[in-house]
Amino acid sequence: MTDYGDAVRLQKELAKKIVRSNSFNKITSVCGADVAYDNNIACCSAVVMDRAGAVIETARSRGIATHPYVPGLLMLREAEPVFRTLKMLNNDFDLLLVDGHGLLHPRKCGLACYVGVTLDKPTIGVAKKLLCGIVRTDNAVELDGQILGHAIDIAGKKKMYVSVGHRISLQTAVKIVIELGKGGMPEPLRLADQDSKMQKRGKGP
DNA sequence: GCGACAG
DNA sequence: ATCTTGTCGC
Repeated sequence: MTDYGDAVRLQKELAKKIVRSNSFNKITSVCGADVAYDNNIACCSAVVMDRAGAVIETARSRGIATHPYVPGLLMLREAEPVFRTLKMLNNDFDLLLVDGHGLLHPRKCGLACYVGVTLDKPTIGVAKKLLCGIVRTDNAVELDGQILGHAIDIAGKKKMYVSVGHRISLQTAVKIVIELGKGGMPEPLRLADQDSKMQKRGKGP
């Protein structure tokens, strides 16, 4: 799975395996993962929190970025750093939040789907920008005749886009993201984003 | 052909 | 994502 064609083929196959309905018992802990870059060194952080908003654990890892960023193939660049970091956690989690799209993707297989189906964990994709699809007046995001995402207004004139990664319904995903983000990005992701950028700087003056 | 394009 | 200071506004 090294070239563009193979990756695109893999995405089309994985798209068929994505479970778009709730497939879990309880969600007690939520993990957010994000990656920052120090030139071509991927600095990833994962933060596990409980439903009350307390941080349970934070894990970090660094590694050379193996793939460049190509629209539609973010999974090739960020999935490995995320897997590597999640393995370092001592605590398990019930839901994973990923910085990037899930089903709201040209081939219905964004980073959140790839990570979610690979780990077989309930996963939600949360992106800050739209990659594809049209935002309707009711904030539902339509793509190829289906509602595959939902826009949520956040501080300022900005929005965040939620879509299914795996084993959760779009409706539930939206509800949880709003619940976890006090008016902005959900806390686990906000902290993971902050921490990843922190470990990137932790090597300068 | 032209423009758009998660992080 | 990342490069980057001051500045306008609540």
